[in-house]
Amino acid sequence: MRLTQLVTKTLREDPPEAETASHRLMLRSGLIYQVAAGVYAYLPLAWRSLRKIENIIREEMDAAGGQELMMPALQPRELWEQTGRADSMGEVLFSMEDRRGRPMVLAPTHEEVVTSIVRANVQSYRDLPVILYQIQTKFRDEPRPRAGLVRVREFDMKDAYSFNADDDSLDDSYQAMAQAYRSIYRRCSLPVLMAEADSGAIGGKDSHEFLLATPTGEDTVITCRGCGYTANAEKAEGVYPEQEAASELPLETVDTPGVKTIAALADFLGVATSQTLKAVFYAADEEVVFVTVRGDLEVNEVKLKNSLHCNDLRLATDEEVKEAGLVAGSASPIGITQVRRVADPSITQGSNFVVGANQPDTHYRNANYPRDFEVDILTDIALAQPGHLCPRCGTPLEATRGVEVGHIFKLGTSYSEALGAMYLDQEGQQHPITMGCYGIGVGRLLAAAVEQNHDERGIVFPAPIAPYQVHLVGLNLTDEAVAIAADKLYRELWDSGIETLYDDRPDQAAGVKLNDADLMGLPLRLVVSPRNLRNNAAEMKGRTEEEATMVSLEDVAGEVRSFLQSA
RNA sequence: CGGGGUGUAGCGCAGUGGCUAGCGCGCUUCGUUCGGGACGAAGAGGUCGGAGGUUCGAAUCCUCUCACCCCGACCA
Repeated sequence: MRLTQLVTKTLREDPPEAETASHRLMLRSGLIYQVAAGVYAYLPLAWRSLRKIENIIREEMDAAGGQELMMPALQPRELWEQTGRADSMGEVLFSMEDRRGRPMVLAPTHEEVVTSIVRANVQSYRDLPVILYQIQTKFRDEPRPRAGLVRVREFDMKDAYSFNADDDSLDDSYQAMAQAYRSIYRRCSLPVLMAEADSGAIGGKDSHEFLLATPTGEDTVITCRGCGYTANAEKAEGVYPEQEAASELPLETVDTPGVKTIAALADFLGVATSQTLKAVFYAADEEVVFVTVRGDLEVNEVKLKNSLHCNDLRLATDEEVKEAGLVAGSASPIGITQVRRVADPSITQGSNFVVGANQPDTHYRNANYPRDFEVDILTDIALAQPGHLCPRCGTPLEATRGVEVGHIFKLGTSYSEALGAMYLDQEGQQHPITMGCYGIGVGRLLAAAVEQNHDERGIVFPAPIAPYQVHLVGLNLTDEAVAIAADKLYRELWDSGIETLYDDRPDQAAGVKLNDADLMGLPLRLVVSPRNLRNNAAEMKGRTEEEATMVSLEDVAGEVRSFLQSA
């Protein structure tokens, strides 16, 4: 490709709206163009890179036994009503009517359709297992798109679905997919973490996310250096420091004028925060719920949501709290019966806690569970935090931010039951097919690769996903001899099967060209110039190398090939 | 949805009631340059996001509205 013919231009300045490296660099290097919030065009360079990523994914999916197919993005809303997701997905689901007034959706994912396909084509255990996948555009009307291709409303996703007779078979498919994912990330130079993840309201038992650690990530990952335990903070368990149990003292009232927060309370009374209990009020599907954790811990809202089996969970408003007869700032479960109470087992780790007295400016000392109060649900709802101990090996946990670049789920039979996808076993008994699903955001994978592989000068493309392998720079192309030599080299490289981007702009200064080459980040740079030509040579430099080496013009193709093979 | 911002040339920005709306980059033409973002000269390029209003006069003031960005909420 000749740069003079490439439509897209690089930007001299950083786009001010781009906060993350991948967003900034993808805009600056002319990879993407924004059309609307969370809607991007992939420009020619990005599209070449994305096609390479897709092909890597295809090779690994096929090797793991997947069959590629293509399902429609446009689907009847009725199908989504059968699984209940027309409601549960809410406004994320792009909805419209066709010309006859039939409700339609743009699919955010494809469980419904793929299950319908399998229902029509699989009747016997002999037909199982199968893994189907596609690479296709998804539509999700996200509340807040952000960070370039990291969170968008239209994106290409590889989604795979496994259909198995039983859980053992599902385990096999799940492991095969997990292994394929690891290979995909390795080939894209992405050192990912595989983390235990929450499977969501409809999910089955197991779920793992693949995350790239980066400070700009949207997720928090809890990791253990000791045993390798890795989990999304939404899911992670931690062992918090135990409080010594003491003999229970009598409950007594203490005046705490103006004290509203745990920190202020602990400070005011001169006790550790872990010696207090924290009250938090939520609205679970509009029902006010009283939540209690030990004062030094935070509520994990995902765990709480799962324990309540609700669709919607948010903090209760001040009005709702007041209406429920609760005293914000001085609340405790003692004497509370009008709302459901949920507590974390941490309230049993210790004794003689300071808690609210359910009257303004007043607390109790020496509250003990269950002597002084009961709860309706006692279950793990604490957020694991760095410093807590690993539940497996006891090593202090660490936290890191990450971008999710893949997610795999064991779905179980919820979709096959909702849509009637059944098979007959050897005894002629009918069973719902057990399912798993496996997703990779292709564009997000590219963004993650850029996020992971860049320096202060620009992108450092991993060779397997670089749009071109070689960036050929011609300096002083108004010098006819140089232009002839550079053009000749360009043709030779392509004739040797080496994908080459040729900066053939005749009127640009050397600095502009070299900076653009660094910004675009192709693995290998070749420079043809009057100076080099006097030695009948070109200059060769890897993107990450400091010094260039001189290569005789006759040897360039061979040298390039050996460089790329070792890259 | 809550909070904070921004919309003026392809890009980045200045311009708080008064002449023909500017600056830098980029773009076109000519010339000089030529190894890390050159120089000179001459040019092209604008319904100032949109609608309504106030005014002799609006990019500028008012009302409404749309879009986009950032933080949060949300988020298979």
